Order: sequence, then C-alpha cells, then structure tokens
Amino acid sequence: MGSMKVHQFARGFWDQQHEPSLTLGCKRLRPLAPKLATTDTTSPTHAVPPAFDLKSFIRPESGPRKLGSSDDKRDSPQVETHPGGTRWNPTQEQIGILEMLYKGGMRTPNAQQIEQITAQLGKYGKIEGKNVFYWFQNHKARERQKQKRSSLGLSHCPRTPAPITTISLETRGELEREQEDSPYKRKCRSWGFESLEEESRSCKEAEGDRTLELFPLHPEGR
Amino acid sequence: MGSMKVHQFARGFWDQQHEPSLTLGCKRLRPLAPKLATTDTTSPTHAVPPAFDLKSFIRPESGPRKLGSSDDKRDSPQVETHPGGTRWNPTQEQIGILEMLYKGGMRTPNAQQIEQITAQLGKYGKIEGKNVFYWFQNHKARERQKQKRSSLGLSHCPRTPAPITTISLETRGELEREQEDSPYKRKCRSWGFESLEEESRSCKEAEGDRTLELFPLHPEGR
DNA sequence: GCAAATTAATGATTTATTCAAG
DNA sequence: CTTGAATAAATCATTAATTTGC
Repeated sequence: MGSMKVHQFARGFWDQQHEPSLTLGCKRLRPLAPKLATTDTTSPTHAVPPAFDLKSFIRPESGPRKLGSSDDKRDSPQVETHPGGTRWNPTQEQIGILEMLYKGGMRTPNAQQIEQITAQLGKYGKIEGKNVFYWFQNHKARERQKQKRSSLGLSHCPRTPAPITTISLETRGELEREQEDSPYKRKCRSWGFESLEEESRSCKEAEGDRTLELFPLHPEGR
Repeated sequence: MGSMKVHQFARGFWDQQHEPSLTLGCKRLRPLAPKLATTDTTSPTHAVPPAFDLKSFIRPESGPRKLGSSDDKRDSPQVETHPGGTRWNPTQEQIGILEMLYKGGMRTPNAQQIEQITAQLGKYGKIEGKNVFYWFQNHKARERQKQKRSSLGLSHCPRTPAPITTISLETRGELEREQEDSPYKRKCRSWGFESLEEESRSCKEAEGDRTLELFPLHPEGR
C-alpha cells in the first residue's frame, strides 16, 4: 500500500525500551501471540516469551513473589484452593448479580459498566473486568444456543421465547426489554492495556499518584 | 499519550456492606445438569446479595456520571468521542511498519507488544492500542480471505500462501516462524479498563519514566 | 468414605461475519 | 470499494460435579 519509508525500523523496534535491565522483558504473563503451545505451561522453564530474560521469572522461589500475590487475598471469603487463580471462579453471589443484570436486559456492558460491575462483584470475590465481559459474552451466546436447540427439538413456541419473569427490576419503569438478538449496534468499547508490572506491584503506591486501575492479570496457567 | 490516571473509581456507587451474611453453604454448588426444563431459571439458590442496587446499572440517573447504558442512552454526551476523527486513519508510515511486522510473522501481538507498537506508531500520528490490535486482526483475516478467493478463482497452488520475507525481526533470536494458521493457542490477553473521563483528556505525559498507561478511550460509536 | 477417572459446564481466545466511515 | 471497528460464532482449556473403584 503505500510507500513505506520505514527505514530499519524493525530492527531495534523492541529493543528501544528493553535496553535497561532485564526485568522489562515479557514475563510470560500475558502472552497473546500464539507462542506455540508446548503442552506444558506448568514448567517455568518453558513458556518462554520473546524476551531474553528468562531467569527473572524462571523460578520466583527466591522471594520476589508468587503468582498468588501474597499481598492481598483476603477478599475471598471462601478461601478454598485459590492457587493464584488460573481462571475466574465465580461465587454464587457474583453469578446471581450477573444473572440479574442479564435478565434486566444488560447485554454488552461498556467499559464504565464493567468497571462498576467489577467493583461491586469484587466484594464477593476476586474478579477482573474481563471476567465480567466474558461472562456476558458467553452467557448471551449460550442462552441463545440453548434456546435454539430447544426450539429445534421441540419445534414449538415460536413466540415469546421466554416468559421473562421480570424480577423486581422496574427501577423506574423504563427498563429496556431484553433484546433477544442484538442486531449489531455500533458500540465502542474502551480499550486499554496494561503493561504488566509483575513484581513491581509492590511499589504500587510508592508513587502515590498513579492509581489507575490496572487489573493485575492472573499470572499464567498454572 | 493519552494516558491519564483515573482516580475516580466507582466512588460510592454501590457502596454497601458486603457482609457474607447470606452464605450458608459458602461453597458454590454448581448444578452440573442444565436446567433446560424451565427457561432460564438458572438461579440455583440465588443467594441474593444483601442489597444490590441494580438500578444503578440499568438507569444510573442518580449516579455522578452518566453511563452508556443501553436504555435511554443513544449517543451519550460523550461527544468528545473523536478528538480528531471518528476512526483511526493510519498514515503511510504506520501502515508500513505494521505491514513490516506482519510480514515478519507477527500475527497477534500481545499487550506489551501492542503497547510498544502503539508507542512507536504514535510518533507518526494519533493512534491507540486497539487500532493496532484491530489492524492485525483485520489484516490477517483479509489476507486469508483474499487468498482463499484467489485460490478459488485460480484453483492453483493451494500451498505457500505467502512467501513471507521474514524480515530481520529476530527480536531475540527466537522468532517463531510465521505461524501460518494459529490453531487456537491458549493465550491470555491482558485486560484493562479505564474509567474514562469526559473532559480530562488532557494528555499530559508528565509521568516521566513510567511507561504504563491506559489508552484513552474512545467513547462510543454512533 | 475418600481419591482417581469421567463428564458436563463454562471461562477465555481466536476466527468469521457484519456494519459503517472515508 | 476499501478498511477500521465491533459483535457473534466457534472452540480450546480448565474447573467442578458426578461416577467409579477401592
């Protein structure tokens, strides 16, 4: 497409900032690029990110910190086996609230809503924004899927797919009926990335100023 | 650019106690069998939270700020939506770099990579992280699409989809060869939300060394 | 009664499809 | 028409309930 005057940009593209110490390298925390699965993410010796500094996280046994982030974990009433959190495991309360919201008509919450939901649900257990987002995505998809299958199997009831109990949700009368199928609405979700800060979490409040809510992503699959 | 610290959390939105006064079983008994019988009566026990202010979600009329809720919201007053444009308009330099990276084998950059790419591309024009992400998504999809159509029309050479020049992108020696088709690799992307501020888009980079930032959102479409 | 194997459910990602701006 | 942006569908991966064997 066009004239690319990229120079030798690609060469030191990633090195520009990695220069300093070795801690900046990716930690294997948020791998998004398909890094050929080695079928064994458990072994820290593998799961090597494109970075060069493996030793910084190869074995955090020395004391840096574990995945479980021993700093705060008191938020989960039911301790259970919370091994650092591989994936979100919702509590009954959380599910209840989410379902309520869903029934209330919420389909795809935007960033602000997700933020609030997450904040609220966080009182009942560890949770991140993405969990909320995914939950809605999955729930919506699976409800539809279930319904479709049901209608197929029963071939009945073309109308009123669901009675919709309408829980006491009539906050002020105007509740948006749940729009079964969402016909593509142009929405824009906010986007954000956090540049993981693994062990830097400790100096979180040291700065005093930067309090943006970065959700500390879960470490990695076991 | 565009990073700002959002101090304002969900201040007092649903601030209410989160006493575990309702958990009898404490554990979450997940019904393994789906309740297909009744349409969406999926609330097993429905450990209803003490006080859940659902109306705040559905209709945050009393909230400090407006929610992009789906009820009466249409085009939220977030007019600032596009400081300069509704959607990203890449420059030649940006495209060139992106294509170079793509040819180099990059398919789905992770958060850090996106962050860095964005930072670099930002030198040539306004850009956000999501733009980078979307670009890769779209480019990949369309390349494949184009290729498929081409092969269909020509019925020729189903192999060797792209020569792939493999530019010198060897970041650290271990560049994974272009993973043609990524057959689902388990990955986790970082997630973050920023609580957008209407007016505080003052992109001041007074931060200094910290490279961690949230990309300012882009309020909402339409 | 407990623990390993099975299986259903579902959280998390990727891919395909669609809409709309320029 | 091209392509950025967003959503829905497909599907991988992991957890918890259930079953099974001792």
